Parts: sequence; structure tokens; C-alpha cells
Amino acid sequence: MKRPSTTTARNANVASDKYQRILDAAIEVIANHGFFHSRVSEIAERAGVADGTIYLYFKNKDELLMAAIDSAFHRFIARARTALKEVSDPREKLRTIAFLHLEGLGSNRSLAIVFQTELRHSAKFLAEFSHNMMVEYFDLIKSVLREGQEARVFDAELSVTIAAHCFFGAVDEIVTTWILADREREYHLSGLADSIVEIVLKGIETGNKHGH
Amino acid sequence: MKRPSTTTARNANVASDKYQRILDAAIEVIANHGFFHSRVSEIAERAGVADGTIYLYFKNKDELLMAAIDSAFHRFIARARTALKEVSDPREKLRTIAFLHLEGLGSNRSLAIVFQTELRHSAKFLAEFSHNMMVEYFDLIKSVLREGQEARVFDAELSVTIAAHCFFGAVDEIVTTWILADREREYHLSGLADSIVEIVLKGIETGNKHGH
DNA sequence: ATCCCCAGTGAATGATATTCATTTTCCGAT
DNA sequence: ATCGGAAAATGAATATCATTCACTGGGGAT
Repeated sequence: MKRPSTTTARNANVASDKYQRILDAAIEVIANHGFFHSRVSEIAERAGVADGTIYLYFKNKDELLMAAIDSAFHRFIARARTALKEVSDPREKLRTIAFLHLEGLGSNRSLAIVFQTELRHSAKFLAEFSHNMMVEYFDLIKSVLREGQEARVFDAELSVTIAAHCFFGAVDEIVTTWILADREREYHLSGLADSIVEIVLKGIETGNKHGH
Repeated sequence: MKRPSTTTARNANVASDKYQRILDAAIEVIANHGFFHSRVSEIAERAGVADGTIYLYFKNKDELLMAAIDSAFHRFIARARTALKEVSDPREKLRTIAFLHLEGLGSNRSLAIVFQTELRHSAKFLAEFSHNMMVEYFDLIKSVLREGQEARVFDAELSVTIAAHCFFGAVDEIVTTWILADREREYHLSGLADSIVEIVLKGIETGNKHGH
């Protein structure tokens, strides 16, 4: 093997224009055809590079997808962290996270498709991503939930982990539905943030236990 | 082309043993390697048939996966419908659905992996499945929610669609976490049904609106 | 001006999905 | 029991990509 191949074949020059062009092209092409049916040659063509060039930047097709998702996710998490600094009420923080999540994907359909479909590609793939990124996102959600419990606005007996899954699951599911919905009937994804959060909030807030 | 090839290349003999053997093999192999890295020849070998035989039963690799998922899903929906007949309280019905969902996947790890990862394969793929199967599942959930609203146990002002997404999303997310979790720390998926449903129920039940 | 260096290239290679000419199995008619 | 032909099944041949690698061109150092 010519190149010892670290995880990403090239680490220098990552800032290069070409690197990002390939990532963008990958998102577009994969969103259109799905990972399996996407030809590396088509991604290369759309990015304006030769087929082989892709392999200077990424070890293989899998890692190309992974890098594209990673890159987008990093941006999302960074934006979320910044936005949360402006807010103090834990309920409002959850609304903010839901809004950013829905807005980030709702404003870029190709990215949303890749996140909701290709990210879940193979278990190994998902596990690796999950470990790096999802954990970070979940930690963010959980820290808000814990904060809310300490402030006595969220039920202190609740499992923070389970509640976080409910919150994330609900938001995530709404996105999946959106990308499958008739493109005609365009509705704004971020407009749904409040309705979802309202249900989840009522579910986790302090107050009369629900009847059994 | 020799065979006019309907959606599934063969419709007669679908009950054949060989058909089911191929489906089972597909689930196992795809759960292990992911769809992209699964070789049709390995599925054929595990099913004890020749490579070409697969194509007598399924048009291509995509439709093989689709058929495997469809088949498992049909069984789930049928079981759910039957079980719900025994229950009348809408809250209890939701618990039943969550339990069956978690039990059905929790007792077959390979199937769970395929459902949580490969099902979401490509948007077109997901859309097609979604249309056939998911709609049925969602209708089931929604009908329970509507029933609960009529019985005044669930908030009548709630959007049934949104609430259904919250419910499904929460359950679905728990399954994803389970397949990614350390295999060592085996816990029973179905044991989580009540915790999740408790949160969702409290979120949708009639009662004091939550503070804002 | 000459020499490195290395990003970039794209034709060659290898892997594997799919096809199809052939073989085997099955079954009703005689 | 035997035959004939249709239905199933086979697996070698083909087609389609992912991936490799021997080569090219340009720019910075000497």
C-alpha cells in the first residue's frame, strides 16, 4: 500500500476547497440515489475532480459518507451550544434545540435525506457515528433535562436517559415524515417544534402524576 | 428478457420453503454486514441455493431486502391487531403496542438491526416501504389515540398525527439505542415499554395544561 | 535551468450483482 | 413404468462499479 491510510486518508489540506466540494457533491448524489446506487464516479464528476482524487481524501465510499455526515453534524452541535447560552429556562432550551434540529434539516432537504436514511446505514456504521456524535447530542439534551430537574420544573424521578430518547425520537420521527411527505404540500419543518415540545414537556414536567 | 418480471419475480409458490429460507438468510447476512457489504452469493449460500435462484424469487438485491422487511412487518401488525382486541382502555392499548414493538424486535437482534438500519436505506426505498407498511402502523396508533380522545382520557385538542409521531419516535429511538448498546450489558428491551409510555401518556392525557 | 515533490489523473484491476444457456426436477398423460 | 414437456434451479459468463496505481504536470527550492 502506498499510503499508510489513517482514518481519513489525508489530514493536511483538509481545509482545501476540493475537500468540501467532494463532501457537498456526496450529499447531493447520495440523497438522490441512496448510498448503494450512488456511483463514486458521479460524485467525482459533480465535484469536478477525477475518480481517483476522491481516494486521496477518503479511504472508501463508506468513509466519504461518514465524513459528510460528521461535518454537517459538527456545525449543528456548535450552533446549538452557542444558541443555548442565550437561554436560561430549561423548557425554553428544549424548544431551542428542537427548533434548531428541525430548522437545520428543514432548510436543506438533501442533508435531511442523508441524515434520516443513509446515516442508519449499517449497524457498524451507525455505531461508529453514534459513538462520536450522537453521544454528544444526547449529552446536550440530558444536561438540559438535569438542569430542569434541579430547577424543579421537570419531574425529578424521571430517567433522564429515557426522557432524552423520547425527546430525540419525537423530533427525529417528525423529520423522517417530512422527507417522505409530498414535496408539493411544502410545510415548514421548524414550525412543528412547538407542538412536539409541548407534548414532551407536559410528559416530563413536575405536576400531578397521570392517572393509571 | 425471459421472464416478464412482475414486482416479485415469482408470485406463485411464494409459500415455498425456499422463499422463506432466502428471506431468513437475507436478514441474517444483512444484519451482519449491512446491505452494501452483503454479497448476494453469501445469502444464497446460507439459504442453500444457487446465486441465480435468488433472482427467480426477487427482482434484485433491493427487493430482496424489501421483501424480508415486509414479511416480518406483516407478522408484527397482525399480532398487534389481535392483541388489541383483548384490551379496551386506550392507555392500556398504547402500552400493548409499545410492548409488542419492543418485544418483537428485542427477541430477534438481527431483525432489529435490519429494521433500525437497513430499512432507512434510501429515500426511495423508505418511501415505498413507508407507504405500504408504516402507514398501516401509524393508522393503528392514531385510531387508538382518537379512541382515547373520544373517551376523554386523551387531550381532545391534540394533533393525533403529532402525538402518534411522538409515540412512535420514542419507541423507535429506544430500539436503536438498544442495538447499539454493549451486547454484554443485555437488558430486556420490552422492559422499557412502561417507562416510555408513561412519559408519552402524561404528555397527551387530559388534565391541567402544563405551565408555559 | 534543473530537480524534487506531490496533488491529481484516469485507465486498469478486482469484486460482485445480474443474466441466461443449460441441466435437473416434477408431474400428468399414456 | 415411461415419456414429454414445463417449471425450477444452476452456475459460468457478463456487466457494472469501487478501488488501485503508474503516470503527468506544475510550482517551489537549489
